[in-house]
Amino acid sequence: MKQQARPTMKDVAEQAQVSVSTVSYVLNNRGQVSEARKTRVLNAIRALDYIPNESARNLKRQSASTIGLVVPDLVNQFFSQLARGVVNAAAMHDVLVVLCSAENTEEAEFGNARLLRSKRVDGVIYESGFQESPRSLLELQSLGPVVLVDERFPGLELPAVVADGRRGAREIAAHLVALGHKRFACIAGPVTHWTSEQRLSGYREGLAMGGIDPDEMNIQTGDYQMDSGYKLAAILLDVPGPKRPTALICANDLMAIGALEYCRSNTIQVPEDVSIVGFDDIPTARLLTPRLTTVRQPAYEMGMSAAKLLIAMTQGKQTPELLKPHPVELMVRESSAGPG
Amino acid sequence: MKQQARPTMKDVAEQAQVSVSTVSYVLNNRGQVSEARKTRVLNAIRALDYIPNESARNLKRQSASTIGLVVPDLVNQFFSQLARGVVNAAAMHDVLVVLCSAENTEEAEFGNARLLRSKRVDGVIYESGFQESPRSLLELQSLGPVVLVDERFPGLELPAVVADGRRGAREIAAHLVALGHKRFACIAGPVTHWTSEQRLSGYREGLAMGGIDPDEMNIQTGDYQMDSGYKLAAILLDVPGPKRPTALICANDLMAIGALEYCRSNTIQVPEDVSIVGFDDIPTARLLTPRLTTVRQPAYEMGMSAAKLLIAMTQGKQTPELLKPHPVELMVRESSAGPG
DNA sequence: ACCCCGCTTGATACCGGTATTACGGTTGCT
DNA sequence: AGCAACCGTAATACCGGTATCAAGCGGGGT
Repeated sequence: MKQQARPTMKDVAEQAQVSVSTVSYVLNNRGQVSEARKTRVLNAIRALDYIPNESARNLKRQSASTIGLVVPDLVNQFFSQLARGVVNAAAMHDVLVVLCSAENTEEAEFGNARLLRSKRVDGVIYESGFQESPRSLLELQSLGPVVLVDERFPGLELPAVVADGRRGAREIAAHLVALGHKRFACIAGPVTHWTSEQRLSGYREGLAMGGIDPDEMNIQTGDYQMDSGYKLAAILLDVPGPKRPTALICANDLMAIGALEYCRSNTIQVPEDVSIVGFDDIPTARLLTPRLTTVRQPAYEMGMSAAKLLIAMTQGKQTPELLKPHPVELMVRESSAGPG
Repeated sequence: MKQQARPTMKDVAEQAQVSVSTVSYVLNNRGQVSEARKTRVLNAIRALDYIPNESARNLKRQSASTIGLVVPDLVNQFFSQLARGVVNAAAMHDVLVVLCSAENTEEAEFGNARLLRSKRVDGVIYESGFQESPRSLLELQSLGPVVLVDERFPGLELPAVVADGRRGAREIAAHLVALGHKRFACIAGPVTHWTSEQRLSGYREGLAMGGIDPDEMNIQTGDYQMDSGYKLAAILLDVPGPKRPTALICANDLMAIGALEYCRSNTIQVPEDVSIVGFDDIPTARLLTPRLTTVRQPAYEMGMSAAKLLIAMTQGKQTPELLKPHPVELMVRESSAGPG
């Protein structure tokens, strides 16, 4: 309970009958220390249960061995997978991760940025969600390297770890075309959001390649939450029989789940009445009934890449090869089938 | 990219033509500073875009305004909800959260403890998963206050934020009894785990109260992962018709989902052939088909409580009232119904 | 025997804050 | 008028490390 005073280097030095410098040398494996003294020091460390004070070390070193992670919403499994990747990769480098959940509001994001900033983390991994011109990003930039995930800001040349979303979108659209669908609807993400725009382009390309006029696709814009999937599905699917779309493309799994829920509560059969596809392949996707056809994004790996890249950047290294898009994979499941 | 040298208090003092002490006074709103000088200082701070260096501050103050959070597995939504609560409550106190995902291995937990320890976080919130005698806990204790979540260790008197799992378990068992079930099976958690034991006791009490001999309940022990739910369901449900249990009680939702998956791939109808219930009420639970009957634990609120309690402890305050169990709620859905 | 060199080791300035103490300059009181 | 109390401000020790630089010491070469 009480913060019992921890031993310092000075205590260790006294115990081992050497100077603090020697202790520091031993701790950092720098300089040459005779074996005899080294073991004396190590014994003293063990005896006193000494642990270096990171604050002091950081103060001197001007770095914190800590990175920040800003995600819009931890409960979306895409982000928790991502976070896992970040935390694990960071742990490999003895780097800690400070977590900020922005709760899908720019307000919170901004507050987090302030907090992170004064904390002097060495860098930040940033997944904004869908803000179009995040103030927080500018804040963040001033405190060190920033790595974006699944996101880009035109005009801002920031390193970004992304998946090949456009390709994935193309593939899933092509998949639906191949099944014979003609009338499409789409629940897209905010168009101001680079990732959303990429996916939408991909969908359109996929349709066009299959001979479908992309302009005939009925599009609604959601916010990547389940709720908007539900509500927009209601709008898109509530049209007279012959004109009703037979395939509904959703820009992420959460919205697809919302759409599935809408169908479920309105006895619309999936995939018989309408095929529904998502994007991300969160763990829940394959547990639904029908199991959701989607595009797998390697969230965990992306998190690892982002952390590795950021840590390399904080050490001044160049690692451009980490910037190529991560591959995606089409996961065909039960929620997509041929029309009627 | 490059770590441009940030201004220090000294720079601010120079710019404002005052001493560093005065700057410190202004920053901390301590002591009395004349209005004239105060504004001079504030202007200088703004002009230089000065941000205090937390490492230096922490070094002097001997605290870090940072708490650690150790969870076994971020992707289990119970834990991500919990994490959200912790992060948000901490943010209210301008406290940062360092995240450790133990990946369900004691190894990783141990490493995290070491990392956290040297980092000198002010305290730790700990959710071990199911280790029976966590070494890491002892490690952790030596660096400050520890708050357990959803967990207790007999013998270790640590403050713990828990839900009334026993009551929830009793209620869900009673619910099944009330539906008319006679033959029960259970996928429990590791018996060495306090929470698991509580739930199991609750189940047995619920059955006993309904006139069912709890000893006739067929029990298998899982590890709270989906996989074990699947495998143990196979064992428990693969018995000749008349002796097959009509109700399967799972100690958490993940294992219940595993069990549902088993039924799905073996064309066992839920709830017609067997009722299945879970525990936690993770967001996915109500999206399944059938929607899962379960006991809702307020993960988010528990996370907030834990953070509040821990922060209060680091400030030397007493807040025993936070320690009473959080209420749980029976969520009756489609996966439970009367037998045959 | 002497000197130089290199390898260890120790002393110390410094990182950037905080907090205690010290110090002029008023003001208030007798 | 003389002294205390007080207020605003400055000076400075300190937190616990790191890193530089000086000093000590032993060995080899001449």
